[in-house]
Amino acid sequence: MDVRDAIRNALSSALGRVGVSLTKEDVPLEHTADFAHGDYATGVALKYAKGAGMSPRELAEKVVAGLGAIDGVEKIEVAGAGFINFFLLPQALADSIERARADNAEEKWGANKINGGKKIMVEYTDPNPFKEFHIGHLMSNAIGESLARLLEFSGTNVLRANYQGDVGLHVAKTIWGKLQKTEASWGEAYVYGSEQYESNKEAIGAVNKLVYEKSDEKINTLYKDGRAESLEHFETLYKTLGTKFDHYFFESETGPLGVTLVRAHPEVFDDSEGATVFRGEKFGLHTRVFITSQGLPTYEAKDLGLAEAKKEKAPFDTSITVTASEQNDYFSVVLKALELVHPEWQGQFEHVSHGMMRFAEGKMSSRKGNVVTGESLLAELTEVARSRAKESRAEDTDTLAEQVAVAAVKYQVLKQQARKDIIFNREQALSLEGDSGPYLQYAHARACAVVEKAKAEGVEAKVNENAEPQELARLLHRFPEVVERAARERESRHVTTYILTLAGAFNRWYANEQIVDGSPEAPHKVALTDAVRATLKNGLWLLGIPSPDKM
RNA sequence: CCCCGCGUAGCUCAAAGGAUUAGAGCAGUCCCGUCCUAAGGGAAAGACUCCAGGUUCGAGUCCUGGCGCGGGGACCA
Repeated sequence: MDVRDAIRNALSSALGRVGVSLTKEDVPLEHTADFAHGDYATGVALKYAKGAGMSPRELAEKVVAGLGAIDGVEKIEVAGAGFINFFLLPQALADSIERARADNAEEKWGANKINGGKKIMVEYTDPNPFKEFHIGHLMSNAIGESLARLLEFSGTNVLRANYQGDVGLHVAKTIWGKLQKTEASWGEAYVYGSEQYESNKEAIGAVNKLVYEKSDEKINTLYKDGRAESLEHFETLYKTLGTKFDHYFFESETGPLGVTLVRAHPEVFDDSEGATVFRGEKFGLHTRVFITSQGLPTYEAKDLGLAEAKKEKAPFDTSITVTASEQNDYFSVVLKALELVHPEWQGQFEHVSHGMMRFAEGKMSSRKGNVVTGESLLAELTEVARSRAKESRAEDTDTLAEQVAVAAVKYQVLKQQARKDIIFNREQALSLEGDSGPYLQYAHARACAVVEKAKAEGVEAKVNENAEPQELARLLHRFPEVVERAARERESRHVTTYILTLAGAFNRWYANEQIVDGSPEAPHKVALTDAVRATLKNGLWLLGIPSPDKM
């Protein structure tokens, strides 16, 4: 049992003895904001003082008196208005340092078992062939990949899935555009087709139908080429971003499945003006079209088909779809319809949404052509990073520049609450300093360098069990708990915020302290540095950010 | 008109209902020219946490009502 559980246990029983009944899980115990207040603190005494008929401090004293000795805890004090603070023993902190340093593939430092043994499919990124991979997809990828890793760190078998819209109106617009302007790139063809859509609805609608029916040779060829080119291109981006998908799904396959499914459930769907719709109002939602009056599946029907395709391809306990929040209401409707046609899968499909990438001036839209594409941003960042990388110790400066660029982008996305929109700020996106991904990478590389130097000078890392508790060690101890919380809440930012704090503490310490200094404390300091290195490494991994050893 | 989300330094974000000073970074001012990596460290400055009520021992955080911004609301995704 770890220290935190031991404290919770002790508190629960001590509280019981003074008439406050709280289960171990319900005992509020938090990390202190200030180490002067110890490592853990609880405000239970303040909360239950009134009911217990005594002052908060009085109750706190009574609780403390009933706590007895707790494994790993050195000191317990009542402070302030009635807070109970817990200070960890140097040995408990030393233990965390050892565990961090012992990090290995079987026993990852910071991992937990809260989702032990589950199989979860995570669907994210979802770019559309024929359209640009824009920064919204970059955002979805960063969030989805990190979620996948967080789940893996909590004992889950994760299946990464990517669902791509290779049929639909956007494809028709692009192909129509390409037919008009053969010289245009696919992106340009899409913009042109979109611009001209209002005045050429019928012609583009006809192309749409032809794409679905695969009956026109010329369109088929164009379609095949454009699709293949897009997909191939996306793969290079996934590689750069550090994502490897296990399963790919396409709307061209889910469409027919969806149509069949909708047609098979007339009790769920209604006919309306020639289209097949789902009356969401019955469930406090809104009506949506599943099959158009032309007989084509909309995204709604395709998503039902996708559920079946997923089930078909790989059994799982839960399937999570990651998208931007603009699809929230849409998903409520689709998931309700899915529940009605496949009641046996109830609760197995979840929608996790994140905010949208926005410009200060407003929404970006590929239809308007004012998108920042994922690759142009990455390319721009890589350029900025390249000049710096040239002065670095890295052998391969091109790779380093790319790794730094990925870190910069992902960090910006993952440092904030997922549900909030991101205001895209070019200057900040291109910044490699301060509160940024490269800052974390740099701290990691620095720690690696120190450990290397110690090795070269024959200084062996050794934890001093009795070392005075210091900020770094106390922070390290929190890592597994932070990861657990992040996994539980599905919020990567907890990890981001934490490793930023850790990196900051390390950099400050580094600036003021010669680590490999030949003193008797050197072995302990090297061990501490090595533990920081391992923690930053795993923390960055959880964010999907590469952690080069040299910069 | 209805539904959902968000309003915290000039800007981008933190803050588990908790502890005199609501934390970072960027931008602007100033200091440290390297000793294990300066993509670093430090100093000063910058906030009636959108407004008005309420709940609570305690509210940036919860509730109610406004205001502002974003998203969604039948054949786009």
